[in-house]
Amino acid sequence: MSENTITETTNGHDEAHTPSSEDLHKLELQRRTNRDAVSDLGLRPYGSRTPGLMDLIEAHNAYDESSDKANKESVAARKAFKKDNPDASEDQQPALVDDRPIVKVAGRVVLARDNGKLVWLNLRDHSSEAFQIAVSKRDCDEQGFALAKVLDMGDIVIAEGPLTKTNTGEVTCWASSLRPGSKCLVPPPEKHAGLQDPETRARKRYIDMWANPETTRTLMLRSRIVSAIRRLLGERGFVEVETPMLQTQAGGAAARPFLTHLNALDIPLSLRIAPELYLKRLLVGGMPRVYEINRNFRNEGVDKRHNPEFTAIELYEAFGDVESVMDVTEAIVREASRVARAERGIEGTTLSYGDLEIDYEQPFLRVTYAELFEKALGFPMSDVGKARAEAQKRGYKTKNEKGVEFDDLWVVNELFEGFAEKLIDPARPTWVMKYPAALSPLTRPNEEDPSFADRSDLFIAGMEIGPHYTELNDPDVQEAKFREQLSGIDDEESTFRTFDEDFIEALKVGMPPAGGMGLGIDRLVMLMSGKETIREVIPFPFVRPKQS
RNA sequence: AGGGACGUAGCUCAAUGGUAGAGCAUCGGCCUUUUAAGCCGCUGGUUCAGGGUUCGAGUCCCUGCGUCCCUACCA
Repeated sequence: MSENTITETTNGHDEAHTPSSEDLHKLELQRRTNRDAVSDLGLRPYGSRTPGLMDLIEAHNAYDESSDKANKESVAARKAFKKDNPDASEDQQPALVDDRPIVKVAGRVVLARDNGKLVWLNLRDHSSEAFQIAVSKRDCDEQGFALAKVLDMGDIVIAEGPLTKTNTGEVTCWASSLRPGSKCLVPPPEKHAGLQDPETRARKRYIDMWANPETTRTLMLRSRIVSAIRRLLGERGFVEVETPMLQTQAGGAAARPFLTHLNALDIPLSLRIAPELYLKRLLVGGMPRVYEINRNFRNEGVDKRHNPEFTAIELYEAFGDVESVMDVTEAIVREASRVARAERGIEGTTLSYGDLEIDYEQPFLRVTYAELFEKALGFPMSDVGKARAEAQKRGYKTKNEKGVEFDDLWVVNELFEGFAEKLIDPARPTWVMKYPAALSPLTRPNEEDPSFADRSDLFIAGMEIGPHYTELNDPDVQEAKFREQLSGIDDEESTFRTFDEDFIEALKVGMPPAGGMGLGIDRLVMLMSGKETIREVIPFPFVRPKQS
């Protein structure tokens, strides 16, 4: 008896814990009946520890042509002998040859074809969409065959047996035993169309994952990409750190934070919107190259490219600059694309995204903010009067409700985002370099022209993937920029924008010159997996809670 | 926040304002090389909720709830 066999005559279910039948859908009731049938066979419907399992793909690859042939020939020879010598005894027959590899596998039943005394099952696991098991009355043990007759789609089973090829050439585990892995009491989605409803897909990801194998593949690709990034950064001497998620002041970005409260000290706290100011403190302390891959929380809009919590990598390199961290990012994106191509079995050097074919092996294009602006608008961005007129002509606001004129560069940037960004070829990863200094409060101004900052943003497929900076490490300049930012903001904004004095204090201690960057992991995985919504690449994206 | 589309069986989807349907799944029967197995038979619905118009509403109107898309917002 295997460890999956029970000897006591209980079905293992306390009647008191069984929901009243009136509450349940008839399809679930039927499945509960089928679960009882499993118990009645003396088997545990919910399985138990099972050593020695192979992934389905491993089992498939373990097939051995010559041993299968030898076995089939010996079976045929015995059959022929028996036909010619009907009265011969067992031991006079030709020997049965069977060196076929035996595999032990587990998976969820996604298709089943019951031919009477032969039941075909297709199992699915993380490695394979469908691996065939044959459960025959002749060759499988009695309990296993009986189990095959009472299975429901979606059940998890464990099969063991030799590998053979069917008449149509499909590698199949010809089960000698079949045992329950787990019962699925919930009616599964349609077996071909899968689960389509986007709401259910997000809410019940555990169903989506097995009904739509692509979902699992995407989430596994995400994991492999993140691992590859860690490996690459480790090789380059970067150390991974963790900095506070709960912050007394949510700094390092301009976004509304989520607010919470620390009871022990009776003080308000924010969930972080970025780790930047803490990572820089680590540079002050003497860590040479640091990064963090972790969650940020922003209390802003939710749409196909924004989730309230999202994963970003932030990275800082002491004695580097914007160029050195751009190199790191190009290496990361290129490596991620290689992982994605390998994982998805894609030949060549491109990955598709919508209609685009994006080549990540070529060096990324480089343009400056000013060049792109002039190309799009037809006049240099230094001509702020013209910019203001142009903005008004194109219907942009140039002053606030109280009639106060917006800053020149704010107007320039509106035009840039409205027109210049559209000139970037979405199929070519592109660096936009040298942003206006006024837009980048944490960036060091360019040495030759301080009206520009040494900041570059990476654009791919029309998405802003992440900013890169030569970090500002002069505490006085930093303090002045903070104060400048805080002036001229309205009351609502001032409730969540605060002045981080300790950060200035840290800079006073002395931060080495440094390059820094931030990169959205979710958006990177969207590009690498070809998914056009952020929900596809997050295991459990935010969904509105169900009303009871 | 504004605009648009949608909500029908467990799932995927149909149904000029005129008897709510199909496929798959389920349930019963047959079948030892099937693979979207096949064959025979059965079952399955408060058409998101609540109002209204009408002889008659899944369909038209209103309100609410929910989802998706576009726009806006969002270093």
